[in-house]
Amino acid sequence: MIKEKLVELISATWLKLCDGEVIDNNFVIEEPPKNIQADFATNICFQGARLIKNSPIKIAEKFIELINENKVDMIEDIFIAGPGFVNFILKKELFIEEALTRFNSKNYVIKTKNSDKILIEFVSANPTGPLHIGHARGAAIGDSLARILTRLGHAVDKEYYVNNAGNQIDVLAKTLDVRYQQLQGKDIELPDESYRGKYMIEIAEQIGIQSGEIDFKKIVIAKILDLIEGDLKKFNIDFHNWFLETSLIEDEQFDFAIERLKRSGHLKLVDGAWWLMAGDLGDDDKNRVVIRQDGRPTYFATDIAYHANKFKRGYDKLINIWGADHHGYVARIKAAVSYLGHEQDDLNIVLYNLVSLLRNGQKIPMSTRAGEFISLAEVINEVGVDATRFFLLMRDGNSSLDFDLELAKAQSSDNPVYYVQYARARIFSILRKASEDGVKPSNDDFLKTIKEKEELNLIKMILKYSDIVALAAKECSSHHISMYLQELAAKFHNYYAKYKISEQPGRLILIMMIADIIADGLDLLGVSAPDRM
RNA sequence: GCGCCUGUAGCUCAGCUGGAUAGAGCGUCGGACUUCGAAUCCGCAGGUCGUAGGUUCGAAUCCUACCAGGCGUACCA
Repeated sequence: MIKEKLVELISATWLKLCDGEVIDNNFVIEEPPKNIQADFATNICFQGARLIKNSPIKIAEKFIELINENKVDMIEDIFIAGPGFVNFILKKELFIEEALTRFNSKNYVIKTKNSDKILIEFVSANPTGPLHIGHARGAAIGDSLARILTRLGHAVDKEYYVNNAGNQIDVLAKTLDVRYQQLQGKDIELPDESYRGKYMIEIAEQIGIQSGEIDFKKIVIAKILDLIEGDLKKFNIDFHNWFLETSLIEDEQFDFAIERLKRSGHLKLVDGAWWLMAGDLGDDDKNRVVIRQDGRPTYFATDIAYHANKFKRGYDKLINIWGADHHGYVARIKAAVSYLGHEQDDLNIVLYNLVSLLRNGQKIPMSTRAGEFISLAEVINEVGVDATRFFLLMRDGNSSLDFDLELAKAQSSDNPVYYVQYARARIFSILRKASEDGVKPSNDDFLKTIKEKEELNLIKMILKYSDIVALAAKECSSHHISMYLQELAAKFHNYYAKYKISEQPGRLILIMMIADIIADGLDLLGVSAPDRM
């Protein structure tokens, strides 16, 4: 709100200065560097120097003159610094009042204007075994993004796409078949192509003695999905919908999408197979097979149908969270979506790089097929949900991540997640103490007595939270939030060390705001916020 | 070969659509608890932002080439 007013003021002043030469909001308002004492700075005079031929400094001088003439009441001081930045110091009451408004309404995040219905699809691991740490990164990113978008006012559904058709599932069913027969005492070996993890034996044990035909495929998918769903629940994640690949065929969604593509002229029969001609149009590196010569659809074909179906269900925007090893797939699915008549930008594919699980710096080899891996459930047991989630969300998804179990455990006492949680627990402790001493929080005192530099910095930080959440949504990356929370916690700890809080009713309001925001931010990451630790 | 991602302090990483003296955490070293929780705080040290050019008032950020690592380039899923 404060920033918006400032934008208006700057735009209006610019119009006067250059006599109507529109600058088209092509300037920024930002925080000045630490050595400069000001609330905001703008680079408008640099941008303006391009339009009207004059030096930035000269323009800045005139700019300030104009503002001073009009006696704008929100401004305490205004000055030039560096090669032509205009710096603003605003009346501190503006910040204090704004913070109190948000505190009283418990609305620390300004909602976005559009309320798009969004479908976010993530994890979608093939149901061939338990989840591991790599899936967990996608899970944490997707779930957190869903929470963020919801907070901003969107209607968000979370979906898991289940690949319950295809080769892998046949191999899986065969593995279960053999394991079952082995349990019955038969002396047969697993085929080379098998899933060797011990969870397959456990599933076989659960079948028990049955007469007649056993549908191993049906059993194995159901059991493994149970396993996956259970692991995700432990990880604090649930889905609105589990979408079965096979339902596309059953519900004729598949035929619908393929027909539509054929009609669009982008699907052509060449050498007995149907190809998506995206390569010829420059939308992809090459054309891709959708229906094989033998008439069987490729994975790509069902995926096209799946995306067509998502839009058909009424979602305005689709978000997919994919491992970066699938990046080569992005162009073709986007091409397909556009040939189906949708905007490419309505499908947003967020990629995250893969996670290496380490122990004492040694890489742990992972292979679902060979049954050698540490499952997500084991990681959670060892490290804890909060630390695991925070760790996975601490950095930008673009870079690969080393997750060292020993490090995560060894660090547990000064792990960033506990640092943030502790700040909030500490606040509750102060509030308890104040309550015992009969000191009550007071809005009035907050308005009147808050004046220290550290307090004003904290208040600005509180107001900034809304921007951070919006940024995280825009860039589809929660790491901005975890970074912000660490900084907020640090500022609070520093403030605590310097000032006595519990005896001042105004300060109690300030720390309650901080506690609110820490709880809100941690919730967006899917991390708990205990009152005591 | 072509395409995508990554390269910033000893280590792990931030750095928003180009901005003013590039920042945290961990680690090293040195300080602070008879006080609202020391799971904390304060301080010192640590950098040719992979390399070389280019664009401009201004580049870690944009462009080009190169170097290094990862991933992808199936009628697999």
